Formats: sequence, C-alpha cells, structure tokens
Amino acid sequence: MARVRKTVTIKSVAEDAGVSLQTVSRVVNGGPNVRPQLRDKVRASIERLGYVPSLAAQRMSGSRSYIILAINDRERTLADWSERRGTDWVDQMLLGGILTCSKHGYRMMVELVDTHSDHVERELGAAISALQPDGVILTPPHSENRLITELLAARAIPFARIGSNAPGPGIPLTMGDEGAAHLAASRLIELGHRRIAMIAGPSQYSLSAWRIDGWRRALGDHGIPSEGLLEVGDFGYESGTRAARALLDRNPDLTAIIASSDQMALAALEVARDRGLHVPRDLSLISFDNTPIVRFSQPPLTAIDQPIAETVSRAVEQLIARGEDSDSDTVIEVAAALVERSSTAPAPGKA
Amino acid sequence: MARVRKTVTIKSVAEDAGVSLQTVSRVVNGGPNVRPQLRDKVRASIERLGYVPSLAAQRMSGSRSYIILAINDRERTLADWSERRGTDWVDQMLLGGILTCSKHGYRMMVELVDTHSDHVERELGAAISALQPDGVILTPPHSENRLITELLAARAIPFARIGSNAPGPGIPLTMGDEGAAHLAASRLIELGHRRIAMIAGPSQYSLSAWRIDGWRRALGDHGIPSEGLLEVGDFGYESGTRAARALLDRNPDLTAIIASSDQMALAALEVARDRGLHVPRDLSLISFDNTPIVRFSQPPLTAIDQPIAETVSRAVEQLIARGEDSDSDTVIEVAAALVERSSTAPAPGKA
DNA sequence: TCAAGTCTTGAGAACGCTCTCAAGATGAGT
DNA sequence: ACTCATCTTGAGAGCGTTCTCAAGACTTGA
Repeated sequence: MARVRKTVTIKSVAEDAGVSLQTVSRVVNGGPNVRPQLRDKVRASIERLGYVPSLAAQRMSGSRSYIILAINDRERTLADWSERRGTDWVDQMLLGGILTCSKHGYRMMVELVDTHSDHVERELGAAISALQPDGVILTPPHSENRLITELLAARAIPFARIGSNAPGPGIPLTMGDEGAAHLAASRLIELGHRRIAMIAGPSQYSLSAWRIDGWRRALGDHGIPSEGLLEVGDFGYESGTRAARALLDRNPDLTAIIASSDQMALAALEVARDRGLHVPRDLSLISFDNTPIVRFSQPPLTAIDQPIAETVSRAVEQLIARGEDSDSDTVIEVAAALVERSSTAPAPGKA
Repeated sequence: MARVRKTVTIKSVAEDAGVSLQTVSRVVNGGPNVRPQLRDKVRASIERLGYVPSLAAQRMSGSRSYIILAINDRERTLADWSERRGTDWVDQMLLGGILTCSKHGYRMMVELVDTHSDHVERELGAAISALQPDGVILTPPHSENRLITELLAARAIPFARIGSNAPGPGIPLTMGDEGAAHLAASRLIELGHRRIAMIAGPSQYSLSAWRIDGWRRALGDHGIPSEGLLEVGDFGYESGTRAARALLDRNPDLTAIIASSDQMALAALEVARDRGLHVPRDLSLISFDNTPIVRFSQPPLTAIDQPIAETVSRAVEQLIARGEDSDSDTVIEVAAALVERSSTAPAPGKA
C-alpha cells in the first residue's frame, strides 16, 4: 500500500515558498540578511513539508559534516564485551556524546581502533576519510598516541584528548586523576589509616601515573611512607586478584587499598573475604570508576566517580565551538568525586 | 607545520591509475566485468594513495548510505544513565551493531527517541531524513509502536523489530522470552520448588507477557498453581522492592522468585536479606538480563542471559542482506541461556 | 537628487560518487 | 569472414547542499 513518498528536499521547500534554494538554505542555517517576512514564510513551508536537510548533502557541499567521531580501544572494549564484563566507558561516553551532539545538531559515531597494531593509522585514517568528521574524541590509551595525534593534526581535524594533559595538538581534558587519588588517600588517612596500598593501572595510561602521584602526595602530606605498597594491574579482575594477594602477603599490617578500577577493587574484596578479612572492619577499599557494579557488591564500594559522560560532553562542546582552531595548552579538568558507600571505615583500633 | 593534505578522491585514483572514474568505482564496489590486470592496477593505486570512498558522496549518488540506525528509548536510557544504573542494553546493542556493521562496511548510529511523546514521528522522521539510513533497528518498547513501524514502512526503509513477533512490516526478532522464562521456572521446579513467583516487566513490553506465559506454562506442566504469585514492576530497582515485598507478604511459603530484570532481582535480594531470608537457602532467585552487576552481588545471581548483542548483530545482517525487501513473517529467534550462579538452590527441605 | 554604501535575493558552480547509457573490443557461432 | 552477443571501458548526468559572486532594491548622507 505504502505510497513511496518523494523525498522532501530544499528544492521542494523553495518551490513551496516561492523563493530560491539559497534563501531556504539561509533560513535553515540561521544566516543573516533575510527579510523577516520571507523567513517566516520559508519556515512555514519547512514546517508543513517536514523538511530536514540531508546530512550527506550538507557534507558534500564542502562545509561541515556534523559528525563527531569517538575513538575507543578495540581490544579492551571487545574483551570487556565478550566476557560481559560491562563496558561502562563506552556507555557513558556514548551517552554524554550523543546528548551533547544532538543538542547542537551533530551526530556522534563510535569507532573501535586497535592501539597495539601498526594498523592504527590505516584504521583511523579510513574512518576519517569515510566519515570526514568535524571533530574526533580520543580516549585513553589513544589520547597520547603519537601516530594518532599526528595523523589528526596533519589532516587538520580538530580533536580532543581525554585523559591527557600533555602539550601538543588537540584539546586536552582530564578527570582530575591526581586530585581524585589524593582525595581518596586523604580520606583514608582521615579515617586513621596509615598503611594504604594502591593497585595502579597499566603504565601506558598516563592516568595511572597521575593516580599514583596523588596517592603518594597524600601519604607524603602526612609523612607516611609508600614503599612496598604499590602494585600494578591491567584494570581487569584477575590482575586485581594477583595484586591484592601480593599486597596482603607483603604487608600483613595493611588496612586500606585504593584500586584503579572497579574490577580490581572487586577482586580485592574477594581476596579479603577469602582471607577472612572483613571489609570494611579489617580492610577499607576505594575503587575508581564507580560503574554500576560497585553498588551491588557486599558491601557496596566507596568509589571515585569518573565523570566520563560529563567530560565527553565538554569535549564535544569544545570541538563544536572551536571548529578549526582546536589546539590548546590549557587543560580542561572535570573533577571526579568521592562517593562514600560501605567499604570504608575507621582503621582497626581507631574507631 | 602540518601541510594540509589534499583529500584523496576517486578522481585522484583514476588519474593515478590512468583509468576513468567509473572503473575505479567498479573496482571499489567489487563490480563485475573489469579486466583482472586493470583491477590490480587500480587496487595498487588505491593502496598507495590510501583512498577510502567518502560516505557522504556515496550516499549522495543515490545508492546506499551504509548507515544502520538503532533506535532506543530515550526516557529509560536517560533515567538509567543519570542514576548511573548502567545501560547495558545500549552497550550490548551498540557493540553487537558496530562490529557487525563494520564487518560489512556499514556504520551504526544510535538515536534516542521518546516513546511517550507524540513527537515520536517528528523525532524519528527527522533522524531518518537527515541520515537516510539503509536500515533501522527498533528495540523495545518501540518495536511494536504503530506510529513508528508505519512511518518506516511508508518511507520504504527496511527495519528490524527486536522483541516483537507480531505480524506486520519489518523483520521480527525475539530472544526467546517465553522459552527462557519456561526454562527458568522449570529449573526451579526441578530443584524442588513449588511456590515460584514472578516479577514481570511493564505491559507495554510484549516480552513481559511472553515471560509470564513461559513461567505459567512451566508451572502448568507440573500442575502447580500460579495464583497470587505475579507482580508487575517497571524493570527498576524500586519497583522490584515493592514487588518482592508484596509477594513475600502475600505468600509466606514462597521459595523462589523469577525477576524480569537484574535490577528487580537485586532488589528482591535486598528485601530477602532485610527479612532474614538467606539466598539461596531460603529463597532462590533468577533474574533476566545477566548484566555485569549480577556477577558481583552476594551471592552472584543465577540469570537468564539475554543475547542482545547477538540479536542486534543478526538484525544488522538481515537488514544488509535483504535490502529493500525486509518484511517477513518468520520470526528470527536467538535463544537465551540460563547462567547458573549461586542464587539458586534446592527448595528448603528438599536438599 | 545622486553617489556610495548596505541589504536582500538568486544563479550557477562545486563537492565526490554512482547510475545510465553508449561505444569499442573481444569472442562465439555459422 | 561476418553477424551477433557479451565483455570491458568511459562519458555525462544527477544526487541535495552550500559557496561564491553578481544583480537589484533600499538606505543614507551630502
């Protein structure tokens, strides 16, 4: 039955309103210098016909593409996904992005790119050539990948680097990792803890170093040593298990652990349980990320909330607002917050 | 420094290879009737220049847009998101979609559309006009929304309806909800349970009815009555709390609950804990969805795994393969599986 | 009242690709 | 050889926008 409805183009509108294509285009794009009376007439036609400009045609005509491309790490995303581990990053990123994009008439697309392969350039290059995005958002660990940043700079595509404060092309944004780790450690110290360990993330993520810095600084503030209290994981559950065991083996007097991901914190919780340590009575735990899973563990975990969506949203706004000139040295920082739940308590004997 | 590199177009390739645009186009699209020798030459040029066709131009030239649009419920997504409740649906959907799309040279975009508003038509219409997708994937509760399916049918855009087995335009796909609920209930019966309650989802989701059907059928198979054992929630945590309380109040002899979402199951777990009921000793629990959160609760929940990514992936493949002719009456069913964890045990006294 | 703007409008090219159609090259059948 | 069918290649139009540029209408100031 369905009559195939002819596409409503700018031409239909022009004819309907009895003006030229160009005038309609001006009205659509809010261009200046259109007589109010004509503008209204055109608007009415647009409304009546339900005209919406074709993204593809807009792109073709040489101006903007209205597309923002977000790059995520393929390997990690796929691993998380296939094991149903939850990929909160993608999730938050996508939502923060979609919402902000649509607010400005843009669209967001997600591309999975493999950091480890030497195909990075090819893969990303292909995506860029195909989509010709007006902006690109890089997430860790791509944010400081030279190949990528140089590729983008060479093609003159504005981009944002999330989780990077290094100088260089692009707009750097961070989530205050140093401050957040400092906050977490300080809170534990305030609760009377003195032996506070850190399970850090892998070194290719700069945020790993920042978090270590923040933790060290907090300990330093109070003259507390940090030797032997650092372990490195890969954000995954198993690595958290290993790290927690090593930490507990090496430091029988440990009373608190800060883990650089929810998964690793959950692993530490499990290790503690196995060893008959009660959380938070015997051991306090603070995790990073605050993904949904930490709300339903027993006990629910105190966590640093990474404002991913907010950060991506800011990145999108910057990209759209600045257009061409996206380079910057001033780092945009969206602060993380500490969400206290039930995995933290005064240090044993300090209640 | 960055020299602005001129875009590599099909023309550059044609010149480089000394052939016409048309020939390059044929090679790129795997068209037939190109002399192998020429084909190789063109391929070499493409390789050397790093040519990738512009999506926008491809769309413009009247053929395909290579875009698949996935529609999600805005209201629910935003609520989940703002409360950091986890939006596993989006997540799984996106990944299943992205992967399968990119395998076929397509791209996936996600659009949030509000079911409740009368703007559905306008919002979706605008997205379609702007993007001109080659296919659309509808997720519950949009899958059976008349306004939407008619709009798509009228515009002759192929679409898939996930979570719908109703006749009508589009490709229907389900995740075997009836069978899954039957499976869950049967398993509980097998464990000796006789008083098995169900916390269903809201009625605007057909899957809610299917799950109730499956549960009833399993009970019926064994002559077990289901009166007073049904409560309806909205998939959210609070509604789960209410439902579990009502169920437990009304049926002191209850030994098992099947919840239509992880959130509601987690709520039931909490209610049980509050009332001094041990899970699974006193009460067995099975949830639907199997999102990451149920792996870390105490105890980890036995759950029906909804193969969302797989289903979306199938939908994408169908849309791409069928093109125009996407209507179908044969429902594609991707079966859900029961993942046993520690929230299920033999009924009290039946060990 | 006239020159020199400033506004407003439109015509036509351009974007990068695929489609349609036609022409030349090649091969098969007689 | 000669005709007809098939394969291979290319030329040119068209897709829906925006851009550039030019022309006409209207102001303004002397």
